[in-house]
Amino acid sequence: MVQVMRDAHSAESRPYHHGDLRRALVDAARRLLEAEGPSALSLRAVAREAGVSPAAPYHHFKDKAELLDAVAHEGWEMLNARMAEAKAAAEGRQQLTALGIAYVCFAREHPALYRVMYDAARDKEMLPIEMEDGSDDSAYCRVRDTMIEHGADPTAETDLELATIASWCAAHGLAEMAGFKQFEHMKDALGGEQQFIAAVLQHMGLFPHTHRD
Amino acid sequence: MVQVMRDAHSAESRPYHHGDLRRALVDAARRLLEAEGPSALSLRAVAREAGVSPAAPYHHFKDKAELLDAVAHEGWEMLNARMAEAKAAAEGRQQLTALGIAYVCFAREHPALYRVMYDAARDKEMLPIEMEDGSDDSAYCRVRDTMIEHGADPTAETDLELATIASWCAAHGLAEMAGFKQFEHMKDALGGEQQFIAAVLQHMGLFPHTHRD
DNA sequence: CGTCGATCTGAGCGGCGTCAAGATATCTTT
DNA sequence: AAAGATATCTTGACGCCGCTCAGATCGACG
Repeated sequence: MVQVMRDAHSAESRPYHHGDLRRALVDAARRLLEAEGPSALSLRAVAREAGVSPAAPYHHFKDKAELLDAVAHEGWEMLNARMAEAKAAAEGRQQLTALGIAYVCFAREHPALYRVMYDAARDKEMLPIEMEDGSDDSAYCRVRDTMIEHGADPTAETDLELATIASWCAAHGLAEMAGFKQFEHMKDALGGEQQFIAAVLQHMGLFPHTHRD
Repeated sequence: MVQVMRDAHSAESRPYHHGDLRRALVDAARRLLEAEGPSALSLRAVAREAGVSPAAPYHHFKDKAELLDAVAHEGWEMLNARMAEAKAAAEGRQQLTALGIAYVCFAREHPALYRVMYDAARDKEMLPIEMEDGSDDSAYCRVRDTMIEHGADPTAETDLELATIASWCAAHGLAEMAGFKQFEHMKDALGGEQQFIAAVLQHMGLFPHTHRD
C-alpha cells in the first residue's frame, strides 16, 4: 500500500520486481476464494492470479498456511469493523442482538472467507489475537463490555466470561449451520434468512444477563 | 458386505480379491483419521493402509468424497448411539442437558471424525439424513421429543423447531470451539473440560421451553 | 562502478486424485 | 466341467499440488 508501482519500468512492462507482491497475493487469494470457493485456493493458482511464478510467494510467506493466515487476518478485521458498525447503529439492549446478527450475517455473506478464518484457528487450536480479550477493539471485548453496559455484573468475572463464550459459540454454530438446506422451509416461513437468524438467536437465550433489564 | 473371505486361497496368501474391501477401506480411513489427523487422510494412504493399489477404491466409491461420506455416516451413527445412551442414563429435565453434553463430548473425543462429518455436510450444504427430522432415532427428533416430554408445547411447531435448531447450533458451536487454547484457564478454574462444557451449555439458556418445569 | 541482499524464475521432487487398459478371480450358464 | 460374462484389482499414466534450490535479475548502497 505504501509503495506504488515503481516507474523505473513502465507499468506495462511487468517489472521484474513486483511493487508489493505480498499485498497482491493476499488480494488475489481473497478474490479467488470468494469467486471459486476454498477448493480452488491453491498457492499456484494464487501466484497465477497475481502473475508471478509458483515459487515467488515463498519469499513473502513461509508456506501456504501463512498466506491463509494473512487472508484470515483480514477477515477478522472486516468482522470486527462490521460488529462495531452494528453496535453503533443500535440502541439499548438491542445492541447485543445487533452484535449477534452482525456476526452471523457476516459469516453468511462471506462463507468461504469465514471458513478459512476458522480453519486457520482450528489448526492452531486458538483464536487469532484480534478476537482475544487482550486485544483492544476485539469482538470479545465488545460483546463483554456491551453486556456490562446493559446490566451484567462486572464483578462476577467467571459468569461474565462464560456468558460471553456462550454467546460466541452459539453465534458461531448458527453461522456454520444457517446455510443448510434443511432450514430452507423455516427461512421461507419467517420471510428470509435474516429473520431466521434473528429468530434462532432469540431462542438461544443469548446474553442471559440482559434478561433482567 | 455379504461376502466373507473366500477360502479358495488361504487367509495368509493375500487373495487377489479382497473379502470386503469397502468395509476395509472405511475402517482404514477411520484408523488413519484418528491416528494421524485429517491432513493425512489421502485416498492413496487409505489404499496403502488397506494393502491395495491406489486405484482399487474406485470400484467401491465414486471418488474420495464418497469414501469420506461413508466415514461420516458411521460417525453420525456413533453420535446417535451416544446420545441415546445419554438420554437413557439421565432423568427428568436433566435429560436435555445430558443430550447437550453428550453431543459436545463426542465431538471433543473424536475431533477429526467430527470435522469430517461436518465438512461433508457443509460441502453438500445439508445435514446427513441420519440427523434429519424424518429419520427415526435421529438426534434432531430425540432433542425435540425430549423437549416435549419436559413441558414444551407440541402444538407451537415453529417455536419448537426454532428451539431445537437453536440448541443444535449452540452445541455445534461449542463443540468446535471448546478445544481452543484461550479457554484453558477457564477449564482449569472449573475443574476440567467436561465441567467447562456443562457450564457454557448452562449459560446458553439451552432448551428454553423447559425453564417453566 | 561494483558489490550485496532482496526478489523472482525455472526446473524438479514426491505426493495427490483420477482414469484407462489389462490382468485375474468369481459367478453364471450350459 | 468348460466357457463366457462380470466383478474386482493392478499397472501406468496424466495433470495439479506444495515445496525446494540453483541461478537470473533488480534496487540500494558503498
